[in-house]
Amino acid sequence: MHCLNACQSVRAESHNRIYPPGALRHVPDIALGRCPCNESDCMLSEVLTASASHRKHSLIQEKTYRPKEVLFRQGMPATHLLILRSGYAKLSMGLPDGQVQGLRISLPGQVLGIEALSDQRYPYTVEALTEITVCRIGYNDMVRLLEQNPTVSLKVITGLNQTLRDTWETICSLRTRTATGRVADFLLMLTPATTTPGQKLPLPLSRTAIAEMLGITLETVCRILSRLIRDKIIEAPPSGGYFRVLDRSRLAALAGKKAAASRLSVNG
Amino acid sequence: MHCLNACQSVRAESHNRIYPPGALRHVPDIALGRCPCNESDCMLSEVLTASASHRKHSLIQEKTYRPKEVLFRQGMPATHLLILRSGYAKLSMGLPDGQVQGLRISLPGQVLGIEALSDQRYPYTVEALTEITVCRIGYNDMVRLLEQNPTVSLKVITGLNQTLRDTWETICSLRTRTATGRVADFLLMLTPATTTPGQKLPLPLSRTAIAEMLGITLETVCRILSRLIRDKIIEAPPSGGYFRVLDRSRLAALAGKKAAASRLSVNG
DNA sequence: CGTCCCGTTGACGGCGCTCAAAACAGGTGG
DNA sequence: CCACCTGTTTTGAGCGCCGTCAACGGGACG
Repeated sequence: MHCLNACQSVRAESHNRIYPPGALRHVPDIALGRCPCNESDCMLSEVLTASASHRKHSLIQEKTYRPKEVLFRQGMPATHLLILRSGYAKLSMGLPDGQVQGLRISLPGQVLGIEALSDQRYPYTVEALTEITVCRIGYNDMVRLLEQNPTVSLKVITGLNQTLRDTWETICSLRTRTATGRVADFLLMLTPATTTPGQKLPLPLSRTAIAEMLGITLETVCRILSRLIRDKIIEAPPSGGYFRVLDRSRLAALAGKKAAASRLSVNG
Repeated sequence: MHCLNACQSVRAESHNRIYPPGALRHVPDIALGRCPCNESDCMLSEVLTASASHRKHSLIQEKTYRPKEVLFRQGMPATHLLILRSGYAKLSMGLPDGQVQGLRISLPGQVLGIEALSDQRYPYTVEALTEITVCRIGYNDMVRLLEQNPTVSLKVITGLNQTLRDTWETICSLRTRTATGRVADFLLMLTPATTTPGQKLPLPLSRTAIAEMLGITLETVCRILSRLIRDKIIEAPPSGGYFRVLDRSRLAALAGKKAAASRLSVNG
């Protein structure tokens, strides 16, 4: 039910430019026991290089998804662990009362589904926002690798720690930022440092989806975006699927501005 | 600067009763290569049983802290990893602008400092709320154990996953609950299921500390507690260091009541 | 052309933050 | 014992942000 009809234009445009350097050089051929992504920071690549001698065929497959496609759904038995290689994905949780809570936008290089190692069920739903490519490894294979290869475990632990830190940052953001600050911060997150002013950037989320991610209402998102546009800080046509940052410094100022000094700082 | 002078009375009272069963049977003697806690769910215990043959002396020490003592401080180089055996500890982060954000109250059985495995610095500050006992293992020893013993790695990963899930729940709570709901939920978290109505429960936090934990202001905490007391739902004298739940069902109703249906549920 | 969905804008109200003041407890020195 | 000071807690008044309700415009589609 999400409005992601903007994705065509996103793909037709230059959405590749916004990915971190290196994230997009995906190697199409799947070597024996090698992760196809061939990235130095890819933990699977490292794992399988080490244990390839035991294997006849690669444990890892590359797979692509189209926009709006669901990689896996919350509550489903965990079958695979994924690493996002290119594109955007949206992580969300459904609450018992039917509400949907966005967790975060996943960027290339991040691991999806590792949290299912504990109870063998995915704790959240992952949905493709753009066209995306992932590396996939079977859940059971991954457990075996973890048991056999402590180096991977350390990498996984490091990755989880990073996720945890990001999540704490989200919490701090929720507590200290106003709705305007959250929107500004969200737009900046989608704006890589190497962006020229006014450059067209993909925004493959509907207003409703943005609202879910930021924990505010649809109307508030609209009002804030309208004000940002009126103030010539950004440009973002409705359902255009993209946006431009016209005045990055003012946007950053809004994102940095905390809400409600909250008087807790007195005992710092 | 925290007001934790209430802790004397807490210790003098019966604060032991609120701990989960089993958490308090700490074995005072430190066997060679055994975790003194001797708990079946203690990952260190299991680790060292497995690798004890290599060791001449125990890697694990028991240590106690007094209320208000700091176990470690955010930004400090990571030297030890701790497991809380008894008592309450408060995890908090300092923000760049001087504000303090409470992360969570740590209960017995939880691991403290595992997140430092990545960048070798503690990402948060841990402060004892009550008198507490912990199991301690050196950071370098822990890394070595992780490298040698995949079973521990899996346990650590499982633990991190649990922490992550709890953190997500915190996020959902922040987005969906009103201030009253947060306070009610907080009090229920400190109320074990095996509690008789009106039983005295330790509340080793000042109003300011509660406000930090819940991301609301001191005054709001006061107003909400006053109303709960006026409505005969709880009892909580100022700086008494304890509270009583008089009407658990009404408290649970307040905690469960979500704020602002937020209209996002329409697309669930 | 009607329907549906998304996006936009306005009006209104409530929750909670801010500012302010006062009650209360604990400690210290006279 | 009392005065005094410091820090915590409580309560009140005001108001700004944001959620709610409502109406409207526009594009997609049958």
